[in-house]
Amino acid sequence: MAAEFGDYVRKCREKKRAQSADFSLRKLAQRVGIEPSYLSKVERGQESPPSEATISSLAKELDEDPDVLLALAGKVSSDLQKIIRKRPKLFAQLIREMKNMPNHAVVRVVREVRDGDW
Amino acid sequence: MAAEFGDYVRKCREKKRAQSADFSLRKLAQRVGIEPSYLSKVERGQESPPSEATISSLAKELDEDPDVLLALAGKVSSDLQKIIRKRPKLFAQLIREMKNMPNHAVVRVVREVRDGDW
DNA sequence: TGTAGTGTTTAGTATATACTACACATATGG
DNA sequence: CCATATGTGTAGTATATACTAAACACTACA
Repeated sequence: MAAEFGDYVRKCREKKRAQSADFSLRKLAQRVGIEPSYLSKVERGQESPPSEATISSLAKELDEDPDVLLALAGKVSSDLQKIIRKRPKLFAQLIREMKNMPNHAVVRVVREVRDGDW
Repeated sequence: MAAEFGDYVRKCREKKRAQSADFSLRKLAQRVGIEPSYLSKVERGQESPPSEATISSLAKELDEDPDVLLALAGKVSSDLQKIIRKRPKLFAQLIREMKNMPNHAVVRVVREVRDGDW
């Protein structure tokens, strides 16, 4: 249980809380649709991260990138998985080949894909 | 339970079996490390697909692409997930942008990534 | 005719996932 | 002082995952 997810969520929440009282553990939990005790344990890494749906809801409330939160939770968004599963060979090859590429190179590929007339 | 996974595995096994008697359900199950009854049910789609480890072992024995088998099982290889999770924003963007690209375009990107001097 | 091998049926299990429900302790403001 | 809100501790739950174990029925062949 890396607890990294919990730490991050707690930090985000406390940042939000500095500006709005709507971000107490209890209130956030309610909006997300889980019990406060559960959120408490999750934030302290005492429980493993919640489901994808709950993480997405959490991300939305906290104005965070769902993919990042999911990553911290050791997951990959199911919609991405679905895309990959439609062309497993191609995507597997592509992703594995990009594994060790430096960040700026990946950015360049992303841009090319976005702008190119594929 | 799409059963597509099971159907495919059974076909692969029967193809192999036409050439070698080592591909009876029982023998394959033994090499893979599961009970024959379980493999039987999986092949007929009566049970949901097995774990990633078991699928990989199955793929190896059947000379099939693990990524393809995993895809049929509704999964994405954990090593790919790990790569994505290291740079969730970049990969998420890239994959989503490639979602609707025609096959040949994806192939081209893969080639460029492989050959380019990124 | 029996025994070896085939796939299948039925019943059950251990572990993980994703939580809930309720009670408790502390602090804070009116 | 007490009502309210805060976070936390303890115990328990439903469902899914990933299987095992043992027995059954059929076929082949020696």
